[in-house]
Amino acid sequence: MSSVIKVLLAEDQGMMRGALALLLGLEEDIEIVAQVGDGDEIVPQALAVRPDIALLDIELPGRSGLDAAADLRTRLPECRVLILTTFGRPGYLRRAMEAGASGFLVKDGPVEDLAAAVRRVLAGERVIDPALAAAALSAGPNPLTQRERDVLAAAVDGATVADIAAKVHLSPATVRNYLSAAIGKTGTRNRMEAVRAARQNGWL
Amino acid sequence: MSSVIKVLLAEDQGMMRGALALLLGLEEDIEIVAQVGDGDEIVPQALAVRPDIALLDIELPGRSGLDAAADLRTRLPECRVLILTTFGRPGYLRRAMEAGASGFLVKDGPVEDLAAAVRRVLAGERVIDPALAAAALSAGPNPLTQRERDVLAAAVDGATVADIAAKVHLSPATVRNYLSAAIGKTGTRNRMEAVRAARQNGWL
DNA sequence: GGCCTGCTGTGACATTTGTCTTCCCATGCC
DNA sequence: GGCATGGGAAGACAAATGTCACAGCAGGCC
Repeated sequence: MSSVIKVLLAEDQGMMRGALALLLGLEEDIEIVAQVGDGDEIVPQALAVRPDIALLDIELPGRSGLDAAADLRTRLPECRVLILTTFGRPGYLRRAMEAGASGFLVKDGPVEDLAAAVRRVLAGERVIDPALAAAALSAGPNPLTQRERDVLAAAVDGATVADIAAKVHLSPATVRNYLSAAIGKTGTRNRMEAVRAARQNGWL
Repeated sequence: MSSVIKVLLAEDQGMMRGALALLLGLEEDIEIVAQVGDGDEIVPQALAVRPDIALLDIELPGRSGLDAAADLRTRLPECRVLILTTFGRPGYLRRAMEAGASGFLVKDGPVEDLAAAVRRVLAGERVIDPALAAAALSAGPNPLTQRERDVLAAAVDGATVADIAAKVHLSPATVRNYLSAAIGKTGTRNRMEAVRAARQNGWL
């Protein structure tokens, strides 16, 4: 391995971002060429600096890291994507794979894993926690339809049926139907539990 | 300053904990003498290694970092406490001060702040983000009574009135009364919004 | 063409939730 | 003693929520 690995790092928490950048910078074969704290900056920055690998958090201000990953796949196909997230949710992993990510790492693990994962991804490997992969397979695909997700997502902060109806441009009666369907499919008793369950599985 | 600053680090996210430990370890005058990922281990570890300062996250498995801080105040008074948290919630800051913390840092800021804050706390200063202090003062104290907090906390995951009543050993009618009071005091429209608001302010 | 699925909408119904008023009882304060 | 305060509880009522059955319409599949 002769040349240095160029890394783009997207992470919203300043202290985490700075710490990871410093740590990876200590490795001789790794160089951080861009740091962003907002999902909307990922693609423009990547196009500007052309990194070998993008290290993306999922939950960011602006666009989600998963959306950005899908975009990078088409706009900068030579750039690998390694998702780095707090939550090892089955649905997240599934969506990451569909978005063309080469790896999926949870922030719970030891720091040493990170540089190792970067190198393995660059070597062409797929890096995925085996336990998480098993969970994603056993959990099955997302049972919620697009509309059900929309409505449930609009219900997160305690919005009333009328609020949700206005937000998604549907009749209040229809909103209640979708909520009822989502509650049924998630096996829960009310929308609050349904939201919890959907979040837990990475279905939103 | 002749001797080295001994630091105990409590943080649940493995990667964050490792990264912070490595970073602080790079400073010549700082040594990490203990790392814990569980709130229940803070006090025992502190008593064992007797650090000069404890760097505590608030939201941990086991005991909250705030509870541990209050305990350290009495069990190991010579140990300063610096709270390091994701969420700059007014209620958290207030409770941290009441628990005898010497500083309150949010994880959003740059990493350089951390070592600086540690040194300043050890020098006897109080380290608090001025904007956050202002917010905490303007927000006023927690308006919720103990019971209202209990009931609201039991309502977080979509529990029904009956569930909550069973959990806190109250009559369902009383639970509804408290929920109504909490909704009124938070200026919200339903329990879901009330829970959000209370969380936001660090009142739970 | 038939069949299924998904999206949108209604109306009716039972249940849950939120609000208000009232009550009892203990505590503490003057 | 007199009196406010706060926790706990009940009942009554209106509003919101969850369920169900049904219906029209589009698209995809065999």
